[in-house]
Amino acid sequence: MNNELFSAWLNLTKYHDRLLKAMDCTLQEQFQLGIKEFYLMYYLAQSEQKKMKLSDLVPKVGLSHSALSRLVTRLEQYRGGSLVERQTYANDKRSIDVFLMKKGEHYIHEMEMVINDHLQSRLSEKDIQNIKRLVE
Amino acid sequence: MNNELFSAWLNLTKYHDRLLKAMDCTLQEQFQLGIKEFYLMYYLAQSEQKKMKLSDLVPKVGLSHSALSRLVTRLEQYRGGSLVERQTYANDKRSIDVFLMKKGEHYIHEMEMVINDHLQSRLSEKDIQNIKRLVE
DNA sequence: AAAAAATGTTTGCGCATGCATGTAATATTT
DNA sequence: AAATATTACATGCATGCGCAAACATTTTTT
Repeated sequence: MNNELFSAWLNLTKYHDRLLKAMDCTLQEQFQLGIKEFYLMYYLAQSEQKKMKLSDLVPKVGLSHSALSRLVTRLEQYRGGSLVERQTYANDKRSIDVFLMKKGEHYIHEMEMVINDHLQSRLSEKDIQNIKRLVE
Repeated sequence: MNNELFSAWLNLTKYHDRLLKAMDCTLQEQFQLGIKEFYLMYYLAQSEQKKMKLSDLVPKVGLSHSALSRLVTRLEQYRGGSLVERQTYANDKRSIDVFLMKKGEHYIHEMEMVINDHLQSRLSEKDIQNIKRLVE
């Protein structure tokens, strides 16, 4: 077995997991929301009209249809008030639009700042360069 | 928000997830075992006596004590025969050693080859260099 | 126009996880 | 030596996940 290659993979996994868990923890503590919740809202915030069809979110967020459906439900029922809203999509009543509500917009901006700080403080300039190179 | 930094992070996550899911899928198909199962057995195979204390495996595999305990149970009850065995640790009867059985050793060798091929075929030389740089 | 196939979402189910707790064994204090 | 605290693992429980099936709404076929 080519141990070099496998070791490199193992290290990448550990590196990524460590960063991810720390970030998830931070978000959980400060907002009672996880990374997946963040991703969903992030893509909505990026979108033109602050809404996207559920099925378009699937490949973005990286969850199954069912998981995403329930994720939306959780965000609708967020303790402090809905962050997101289901809207029926007029052109095709099978679809739904997931709409980012005002409260959600506010949250996502705060979360972005927290995440940015989090990354800034944990990644060296060298790391950042390497990450960029890796995925370009 | 520093979008460059965040984008780099997002891409790293997607890159890693894609590789990880594909690998998990391969192992699931060929061995009806997942990545975590592989990691556990891999560390046992690396160890001097093909056994490690449960608590020493926790930081290696990256799961909680409880999850690891159940993972061992699953490997003990593997359909085709136990891959792993619980052994009481004489010096401290609270501890257990997780021991890699012959069948498990056989499996782990095959899995290593599959994973190595998997990585070889999916990572370019450039990727490999970058990964190594990232985690050194 | 009715029947069949396809599409988008939700729901039922089983599984793996982490947290909190339980239990047994060992270490420390008094 | 008895009482207390700590350690190592197992277990009950709630949660989030993916798969498969159900459901509702188009679209295509006949």
